[in-house]
Amino acid sequence: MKPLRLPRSFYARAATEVAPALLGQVLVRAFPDGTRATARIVEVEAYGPGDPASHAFRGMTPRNATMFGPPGHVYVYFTYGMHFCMNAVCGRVGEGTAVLVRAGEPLEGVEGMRARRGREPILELCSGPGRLAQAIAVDRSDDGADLVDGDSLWVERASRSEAIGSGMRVGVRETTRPWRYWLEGNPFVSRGRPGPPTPKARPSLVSSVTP
DNA sequence: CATATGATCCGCT
DNA sequence: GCGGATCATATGA
Repeated sequence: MKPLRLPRSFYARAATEVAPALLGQVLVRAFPDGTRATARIVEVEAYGPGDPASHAFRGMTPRNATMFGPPGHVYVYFTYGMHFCMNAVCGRVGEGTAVLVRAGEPLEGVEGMRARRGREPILELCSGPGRLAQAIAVDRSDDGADLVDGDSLWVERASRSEAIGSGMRVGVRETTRPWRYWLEGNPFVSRGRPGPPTPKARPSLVSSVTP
């Protein structure tokens, strides 16, 4: 395994631990021709066991089977008839817990991202789960890919200076789990949808997290 | 089979 | 800000 790459043990924890720890790390998409598209992770959401908002809540189905597999793999799902969203499987086998990668700050391969997205503004390339997936060319064929031993998708360790904010997850009505995490003040964080309980209330601050 | 339901994005106002 | 686009999946008839 490459030295910069996050190891299996990083993912083999509760999604609520993995999620904030992923902020600031670099998501790498490696293409067969040797080029790369990379983005710094700036926003994530945790989906835990016993969590009604989680795809895994009602048990395993063919669609969400990857979520119940080993940690460190990618769970990709298709939604709203047009968007793919990318998750990192966490916890232990059979647990069904993951972190949704919601937004990134484009680093390498920005022109390719623009081409795939059909949009110019760098702020609109990866600011949203569907946008991010499209920008780095993640789709159904990546479901199950191994972030630790695979050769197409992984996460590299990087330093982070910003504070971490947390609040309600986007599109989740339940208000007892503030499991959306972002880099405070980072302009690439998605606006998200103004959910019913608007996170107007001061977002809580998470003390620094290290794996 | 038929239908309800989204962890959303975009264009237009 | 609003609403349309657009379809896989799960569930119930």
